[in-house]
Parts: sequence; structure tokens; C-alpha cells
Amino acid sequence: MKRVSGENQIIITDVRDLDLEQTLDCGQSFRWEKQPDGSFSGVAFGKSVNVSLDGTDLVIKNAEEADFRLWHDYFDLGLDYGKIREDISKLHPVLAEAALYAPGIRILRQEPYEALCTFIISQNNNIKRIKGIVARLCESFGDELEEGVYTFPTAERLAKLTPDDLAPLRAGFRNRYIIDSAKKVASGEVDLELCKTADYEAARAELMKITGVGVKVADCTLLFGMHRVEAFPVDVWMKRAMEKLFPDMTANDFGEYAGIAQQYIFHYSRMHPELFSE
DNA sequence: ACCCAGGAAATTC
DNA sequence: GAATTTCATGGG
Repeated sequence: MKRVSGENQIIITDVRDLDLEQTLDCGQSFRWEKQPDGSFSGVAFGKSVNVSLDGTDLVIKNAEEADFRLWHDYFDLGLDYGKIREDISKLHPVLAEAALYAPGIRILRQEPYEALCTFIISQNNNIKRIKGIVARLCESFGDELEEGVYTFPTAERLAKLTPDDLAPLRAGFRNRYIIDSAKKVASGEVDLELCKTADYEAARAELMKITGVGVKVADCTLLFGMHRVEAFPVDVWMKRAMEKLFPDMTANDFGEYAGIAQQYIFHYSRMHPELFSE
């Protein structure tokens, strides 16, 4: 893998096991928008970029060479998903099928607070509306990078607000959860860095100190914001999938890469709702 | 009108 | 303690 830069863009070559649609629009991140030309535009780490895949070249426009490692890591290109898929496919034939169905899913290494906040918003909600609320959150309290392009607000910024200040987001009962998370993260009462290294149960307990964070939101935060790929979030889709497709397995049976298996199963299930209605 | 959505808190039994 | 209800909002 090498870098090619210049003209205000980075190209990461020899990229395998990545499909932008599968990775950026599978419900792990809510900040990427597909463009008419098939590329995706979004903001991460306070930087606005456009990404596209040309064969095995990942083209990142509006990026500078110094951020090569940043984007390389964001797309988790240091992990061999082909090998992982091969290994976990041995666990169950349906998992093998699900992995084959969307082999271009990768677990993004998102910023911890963004993952926490967006998955607080996700509860008892649907992906389309989550994206709308997140967009209004950024427009209202993020920094404008370009015309109509905003950063994700920091916990420190949101900690100065009250739940009523979030009314324009139309996030309903989740407003007070967002504020509680911001206050506890900004004050250090909840240590997101600790969650990257603490043992799993301790990390989960740390996040669950926040009102509005239960087991599922904590697991999503750990998986998508701390790259704890052993996390296995169970939402309504995963509950159905476990009951119908993996009745003989529990979360623990999926191993150290359970979170990656979970993404294959989640996506496969959402794309095949008929599996659960017949 | 009713039900559901990448759940969790509040209330009741 | 375990089971049920409620919590805002929007789409089907």
C-alpha cells in the first residue's frame, strides 16, 4: 500500500475488502451523503472530504498528505477483513452467507463522542430520521467548514446547553440524554479514552453512567467509536436474526471479531426482511 | 387509526 | 426483581 498525493487529494492504493456504499451507508455512521456521481461526501475529525473508489484506489479529495494516516485508519485499512471473513465464516453457514453478501463492509474508526452521541439519538428511531437529527445537530452547534458543511459538535460545546436548546433538532425525549452525555464527557466523569483500553465490562459500565445509555448504545459506541471489535450490539434486527438464523448461538460464540460478524448479519438481515415475516 | 423504528427510563406488578 | 408502559417524532 502506498500513497499518491497532490492536487489536494490523497490516493490510497491496493485497498481490499471495501465498498463505500456498504461501509458508509450501513447504519454505523450517519454523516456521509452519496453524491450523484456515486462518491460520498462527509466530515470526520473536523475535515470535509469526498471519497470514491476507483478499482482498488481509494481517492480522498480535499485532503492533505499529512492526513494520510488519519484516513487510512478511519477506514480501518490496517485490518485484513478478507482473512477475518474467512475465519468467522467457519463459525456458521448463515454467517458465511451474510459475509459473502456484503464483503465490502468495514468498521469505521469514528470519533468516540460522535459515536456515543449519534447512537444515543439512534434509540427507538430509524436510520433516515437519525440522519436528519444528526444533520440538524451539526448545523446548529458544529463549526461551519464550508458552505453548508459542519463539524460534529464537541461535548464541551453541547455541555453548555440545556435540553430545551435542542428542541429544533426534534429529537424528542433524547434531548436530555444528549445533554447528560455531553456534560459527563466534558467534565471527565465519563472517560472515553479509558473505554478504549479498559476491560470490556468496565468500559461498558463507564458508558452506562450516562442517562440514556444502556447495553446496546454502549456496545455500539464501543464498536464504532473505540474500535472494540469484540462488541456485539443487539438491536431489534439482531434480536430477530439471532432467534431465527442463529438459534443455537449466543453473542459470545462469535469470538474476538464478533462486531464485524454483527455488521454482516445486521446488514444481511435488513436487506432480507422477508426472512422474518414468513 | 395503528404500528414500527440500530432502546432505555419510569412505572407497575 | 421482573414485566409492562411511556417517552417524541415521523413514515408507512
